[in-house]
Amino acid sequence: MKDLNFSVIARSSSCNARRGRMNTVHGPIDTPVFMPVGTQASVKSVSPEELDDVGARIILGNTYHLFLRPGTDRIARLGGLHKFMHWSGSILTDSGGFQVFSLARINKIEEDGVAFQSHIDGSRRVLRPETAIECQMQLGSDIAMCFDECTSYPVSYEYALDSMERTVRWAARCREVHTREDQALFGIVQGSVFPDLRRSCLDALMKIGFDGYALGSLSVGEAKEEMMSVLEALTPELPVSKPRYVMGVGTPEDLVEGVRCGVDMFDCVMPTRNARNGTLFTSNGNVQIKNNRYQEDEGPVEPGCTCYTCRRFSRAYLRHLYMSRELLAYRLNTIHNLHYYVGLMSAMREAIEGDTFEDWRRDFHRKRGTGTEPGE
RNA sequence: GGAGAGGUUCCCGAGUGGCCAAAGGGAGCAGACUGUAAAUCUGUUGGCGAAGCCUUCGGAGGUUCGAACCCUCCCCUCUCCA
Repeated sequence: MKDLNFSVIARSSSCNARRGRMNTVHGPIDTPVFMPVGTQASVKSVSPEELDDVGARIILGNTYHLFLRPGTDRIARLGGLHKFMHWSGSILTDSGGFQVFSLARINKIEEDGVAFQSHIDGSRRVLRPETAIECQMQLGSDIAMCFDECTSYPVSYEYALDSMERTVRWAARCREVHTREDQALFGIVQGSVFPDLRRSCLDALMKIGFDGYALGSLSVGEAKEEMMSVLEALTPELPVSKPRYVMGVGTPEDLVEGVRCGVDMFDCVMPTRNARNGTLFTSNGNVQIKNNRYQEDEGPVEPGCTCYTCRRFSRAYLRHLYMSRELLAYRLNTIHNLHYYVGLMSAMREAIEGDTFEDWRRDFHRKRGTGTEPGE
């Protein structure tokens, strides 16, 4: 395992927000950080250069998807994931645990591992904790994740307990077989919305010892308040000296509240998927670019935004591209959304450093708040 | 001029006596999307506040308890033959 030498550079005096830095083989990462999702060795619709331009320094890859196609062994023979996709920044790979949740209809969970039916060709595949780690070592990501079960919501206490304990046993097996010295390994805290389960899971994972700790199974259908209460209850318990990662979260508001609780890392498909589905994020609220009110709107998506898209194109043009299903729409929208997300994190880092986070946060919510016309 | 086919709700197009405010598709309008089986999915698209009522299937008459659907005349489009 690789120690990321995570250090906290600054803290907010009024909340748990913290600004830190870690060192991966592919460069330093300033936290809090947002990691765009690049499931199949690609952040959908944008090039590595464009990713770099929007300021992304670390992205996600997915073990399950790359295991099925083109095969992690093949990627290893081709020089690893970074070289394969021509991305020189850092990569965190998810273990496939999320697919246990998202492809639940075609898999079967057992103690040894999860039997999947490939969503591509229906063939039967097994992902065991050992397999997931082996695959991630083949991919050569900077940060690997333990193989876990992302539980659905709602879930009974009994099932959550059972699943959480299995996830802990899997984590120990992952830790056992993980041998890459240049790759960090994170544990994943499960336990659904039950505070005692979350806590005992975290305790067990800390006994095993990881380079960072993630919170899983959030934003899977539970109420916002439930997610926040898990965050608020658990973040103070997480080791201060290790990165804290909330998996799969979230909306801009979620990121800000997560940072307030002391979370360092986030990933989410929202900026990329929603871009392709016509929702653009701005500090003044979301813009549904397909709405007919933008038909002849010559302004940029977000006034003052410095992204490639906003510097060049009008809402009217972007609406036209989207309505016409032109491929450029997906790319330009994704560039803007990623620029917004990455910029949001950068603004938060700055606010924490200047110890103005609480004021900044109030301002953020006021501007994003419903009732305000986007961009006006 | 002759023969034939046809005119349906924004568009295409089904429907040929009651279960039709009218299938399906397109286009439009709106919404959803949180470790990506997603360039996807959902809702909606005559009027009125609901049960229900009103207007609507080229136009005008007619038959019938009842017509988008049957009959008559008219208008228009397309194809073929002169």
